[in-house]
Amino acid sequence: MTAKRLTAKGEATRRRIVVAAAQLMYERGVTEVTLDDVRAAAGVSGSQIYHYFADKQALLMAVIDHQTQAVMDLQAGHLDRLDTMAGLRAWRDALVEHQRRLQCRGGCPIGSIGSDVAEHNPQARLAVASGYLRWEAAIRSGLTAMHRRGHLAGDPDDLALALLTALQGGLLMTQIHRNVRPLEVALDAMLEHVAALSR
Amino acid sequence: MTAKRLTAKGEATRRRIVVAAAQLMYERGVTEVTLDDVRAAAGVSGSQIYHYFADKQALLMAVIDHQTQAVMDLQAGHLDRLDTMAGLRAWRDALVEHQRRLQCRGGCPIGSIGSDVAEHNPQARLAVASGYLRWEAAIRSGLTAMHRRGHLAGDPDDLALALLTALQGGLLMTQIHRNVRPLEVALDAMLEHVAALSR
DNA sequence: CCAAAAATGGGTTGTCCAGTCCAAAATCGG
DNA sequence: CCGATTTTGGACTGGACAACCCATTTTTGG
Repeated sequence: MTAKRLTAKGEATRRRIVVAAAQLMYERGVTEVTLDDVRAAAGVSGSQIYHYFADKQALLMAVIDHQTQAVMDLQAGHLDRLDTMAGLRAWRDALVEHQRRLQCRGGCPIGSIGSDVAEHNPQARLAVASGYLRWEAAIRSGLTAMHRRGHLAGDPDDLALALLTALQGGLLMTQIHRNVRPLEVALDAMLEHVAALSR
Repeated sequence: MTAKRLTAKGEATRRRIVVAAAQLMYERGVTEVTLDDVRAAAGVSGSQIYHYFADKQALLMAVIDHQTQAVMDLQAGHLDRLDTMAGLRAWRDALVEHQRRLQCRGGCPIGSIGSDVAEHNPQARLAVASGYLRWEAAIRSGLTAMHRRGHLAGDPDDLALALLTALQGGLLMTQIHRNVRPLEVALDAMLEHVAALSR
């Protein structure tokens, strides 16, 4: 993929481009960002982007990877504690609080890209799907532990997917309505469902 | 809004343009559709679109209205029967079956537009939000009836929003993964939650 | 210290597309 | 049936943007 050898400086420049592109695409949506916007925001000049990326598609793929990692990093402290109701509720609170801080703008960094590209960019769609699978696996890991311990009836695989799905819906509705209530209500309903299955 | 007087023929042409635009935007995403694509698909020529719409934004607003109505029409048979668990389950089955028929393409006609425009088109975002409110009201109406009858504990307003939100997440995840399982699992979890609160 | 490789700057190009214009044809209202 | 209004056709424009190119500077490795 990256046949080119990169020096430390080159690596840093490449990274600045990806971070700037990710931020802009998150704020404005993939299609509303031009390579010139990215160029300006990253503080690089002219041909720099094409020196590090074959085309806009290659940059987009790097952005998806970067956002997936960013999402995992942001929740790292919570994702490995999803094996108790208390841990699940703390995660829920953190997600809601985060959206509140962002004034309900942007939605999910992965999902908003996914929705933008789903119907005309199969490669990007698959990258987004794979990002979701990582996220889902992290949630499943907590619920599976709960289940093994005998603290959870019901299929932890289904519950993990249902939780992530409700979260995605909550982020979308919250973004559209500019109000955290859909996210709160959807997560609370799903957590009550989990609680009803736990002992 | 539409100050212009339209003859029957003009009305028909206007409608062909909106329908064609809605279909294309659903298949490819709002930003991937050019006015020339719409022109060709609607079988109209040159200045026609600008004769009936001030600009692309005005056409988009008409498309959002049209899609909201189409979503409501498509579910009309189910939405007024959401006052029993059987009715809710029939609705769930119809939604899943519909996605299966579409091979999980396109997602939600309203939500996919919403996600595309949320961060850079406040007017369109508000129109989408208002479409969601209509949809939510229809669901709420069923659950409220159930509640009044004493067949449902828990807040019907919250449950309606949670259901619609889970549905939106399910449609998004199903679109990205090209698989109906997320939609099934999310709706089933939410319906089990409702069932647990009903008697 | 020196060649080779990598990084940078900025100009250029070809295409696509939203929006405009004007004139011709069809339709309507009286 | 006739003047007014609406509908249609198609050409044109101006700007934006992805992608390309080449010359210059900086960095690397031996």
